[in-house]
Amino acid sequence: MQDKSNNGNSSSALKAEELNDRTEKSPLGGLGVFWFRRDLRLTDNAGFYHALKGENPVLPLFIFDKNILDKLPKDDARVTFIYQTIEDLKEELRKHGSDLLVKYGEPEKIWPEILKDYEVKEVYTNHDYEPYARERDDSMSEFLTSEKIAFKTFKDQVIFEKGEILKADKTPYTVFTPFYKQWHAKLNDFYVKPYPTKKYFKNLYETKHLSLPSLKEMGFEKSSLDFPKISYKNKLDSYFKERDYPALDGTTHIGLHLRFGTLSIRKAVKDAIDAKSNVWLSELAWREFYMTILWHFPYSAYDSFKKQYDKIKWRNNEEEFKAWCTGNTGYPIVDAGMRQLNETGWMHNRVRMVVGSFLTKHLLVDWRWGETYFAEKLLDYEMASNVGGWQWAAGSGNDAAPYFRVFNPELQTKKFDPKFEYIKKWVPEFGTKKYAQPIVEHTFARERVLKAFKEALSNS
DNA sequence: ATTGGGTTTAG
DNA sequence: TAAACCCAA
Repeated sequence: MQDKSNNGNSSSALKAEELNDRTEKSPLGGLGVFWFRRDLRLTDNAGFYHALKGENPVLPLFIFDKNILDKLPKDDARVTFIYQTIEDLKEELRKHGSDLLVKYGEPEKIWPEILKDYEVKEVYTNHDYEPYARERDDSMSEFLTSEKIAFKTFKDQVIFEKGEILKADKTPYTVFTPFYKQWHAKLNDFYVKPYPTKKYFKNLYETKHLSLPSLKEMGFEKSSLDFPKISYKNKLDSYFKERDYPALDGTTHIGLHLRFGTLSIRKAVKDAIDAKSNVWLSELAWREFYMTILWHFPYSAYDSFKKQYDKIKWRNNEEEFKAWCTGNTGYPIVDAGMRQLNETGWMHNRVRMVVGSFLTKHLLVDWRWGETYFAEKLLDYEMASNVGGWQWAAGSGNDAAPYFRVFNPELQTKKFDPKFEYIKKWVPEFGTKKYAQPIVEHTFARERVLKAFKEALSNS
């Protein structure tokens, strides 16, 4: 993967590069490595800050993880986003006489290689709460410890994590409101203060021009989707009154940046406080609530949080599911949402709830199918929030919508898109003869789902 | 030697 | 925010 493109023309060039790597390694006393994962920024980064303050010069590292990438479609836009961000990081680090070491492969195979090439004394990284990441980091910790290398990890992507917000009996909250009450009470300036990394950039490991595998070499093509910019400041004042109307651009679009760490959560929360944007602040807390839930109940990524809900006899009709995916259900608000998702990699949150309710309740399709589809399509896909949102819609989650609450797409439209502006934008044939007939009649579907849920949940 | 302030740290 | 630290008068 090291510049295989050089292969034909000169083996000596390759050797020179290898040699160069060798001579660069083992400076006095070894290195600290900071491993970037979903925290792709140099400023206000907890683990990076601690690495820079450590005893050893710091070599920054990113691994394009084959365990993850191999499951993604070749045109996955998020890979392009990550790639571009990595290029930016490299450029910035090079300005400071350092560089980003970029590897492609399975971390469990890459790490032994790194230890051969560099004299690594300690490894720093930030916590990651998803099941795969936990497994990866547990075995990494074991491996590094056996190599006598310290593995130091830090909270970075949330204000409060794991066991920091607990009920009096030390068990985690499963209901948002009391969770938020404590989360908010505990919040102060200290917790949103940025980690001042810049002061310590002089402790970066001096190196130059480490290679970067191309997107193509990793089997991906560059996506042409637009990525949202970080520009939410002007939204905060009106967020509370505009955020529910999908025709307006009233939301902040920072999900992608929080997902990959191109925006620090401390910065976002600080801005929410300063702008007195309480509704937005509580949305940011929802993110942490779901991350905490996923940490304490990792099974909920795959099974219903309330286990009885896995007894539901889903219809799981493939054709209907396909109609939902492509935005051809004949329910305009649903179709508009799905088409927005398919075309842009983003869907307004109000509409996410509507399409989620429609799939699980009107069509009686397993929430996991919807969750998987969102996981594939959403640029801002975040496992904790996505699973949380889907289980909320299905009624199977902690603190979920009661199962007998079935969103009425027509009423949702009346309330949130009364002039059909959003619908017309994404479903141009709306109101013409060309538009699909409803895939199922609302009242019929409602009674059908109530019956199915009741059956599954009564005898438990 | 003690005090007061400004700065850095913690996470 | 609260405590530790550092320096100057």
